[in-house]
Amino acid sequence: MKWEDISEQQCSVARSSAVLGDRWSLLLLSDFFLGVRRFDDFQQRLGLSRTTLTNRLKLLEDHKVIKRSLYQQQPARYEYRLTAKGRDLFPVISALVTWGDKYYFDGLTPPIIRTHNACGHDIQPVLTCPECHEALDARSISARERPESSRLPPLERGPVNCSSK
Amino acid sequence: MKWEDISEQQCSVARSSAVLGDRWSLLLLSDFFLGVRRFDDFQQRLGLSRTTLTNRLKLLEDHKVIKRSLYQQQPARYEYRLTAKGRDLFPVISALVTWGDKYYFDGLTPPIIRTHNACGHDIQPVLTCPECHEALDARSISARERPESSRLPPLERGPVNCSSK
DNA sequence: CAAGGTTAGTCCATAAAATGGACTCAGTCC
DNA sequence: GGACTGAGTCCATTTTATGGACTAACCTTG
Repeated sequence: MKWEDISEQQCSVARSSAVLGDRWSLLLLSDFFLGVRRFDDFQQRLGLSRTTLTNRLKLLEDHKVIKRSLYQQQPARYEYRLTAKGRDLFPVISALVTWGDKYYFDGLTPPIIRTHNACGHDIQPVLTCPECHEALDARSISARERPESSRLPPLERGPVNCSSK
Repeated sequence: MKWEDISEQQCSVARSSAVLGDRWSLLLLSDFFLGVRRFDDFQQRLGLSRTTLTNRLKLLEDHKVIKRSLYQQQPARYEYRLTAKGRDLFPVISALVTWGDKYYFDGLTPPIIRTHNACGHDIQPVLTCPECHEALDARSISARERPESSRLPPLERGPVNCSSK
């Protein structure tokens, strides 16, 4: 299966992976949430090749996660900004930061500080149940694919017949 | 910068990306949270090549996100299970599922249902502030790198001198 | 008891993607 | 006029992924 074909698949997680599932997109988004906007800043902060950065930004733009906006004319200069769809990735990146800081913080590199503007506290956001407001983890949730909404056999995602092209 | 070098970087998000930042890891983890455990099940559900699946599972195992456990002898057969570290990725995958279902649900493929065992409701977990319990989004949080914990100039992550090998 | 099935892989040649370094282009600063 | 800035492009090389065939050890069915 080719990489771009994944985005044409049915499964919404698969399609999300087409945007986020590569070496750099998660890092790029993390930088976006820290306020980075410009090509050279991304390139220097992350140390990826300019070619790859161009491709990656193009992909994120194609998926409407970010948009280019003119910040100067003559010569035309663009910076990249998150769209509403991109900002909706905040929970994903936030959860990734929390996990990374828990398991990979080396005591040297500054972890990311998140301040809740409304109450002023430095926090690590937590996942909660919108009904009963309890904090959640993997064991307090049962996840399954909704079987009645399609004719696919339960637990079948991706291509049903994987031998098809 | 070579791919595996990223995992030796300082930044914890970069190191997380070394585990999650590829075409398949997010999908694999999503399946893990749905209860998939076996090689052939992953291969058929996701449609990735057996070679890539082997490599991916090996990587996740190396990073102690999953572990192999014997479920039958003669012949020895292993299944893959999340470790505690792997289960801690639940917020990441959960947020990704929520985002994917919001932007990519096609009305056909079953989205993932998550039931909160304690209260019995089908929910989409929400990110909240542990201090004031408000729901959070990108705009209610200010994210920055903690400058005082290192000598790196602010907003420098990744390699400080990117021209180094 | 032989044929076929199951499970978890490996092997290999080909295809796709990432890399890094040099180069471009338009304009600005001194 | 020369160096610098910002946002890229170009290209040859290296790294990864792909898919199809194959293996090994058992088990099941007729």
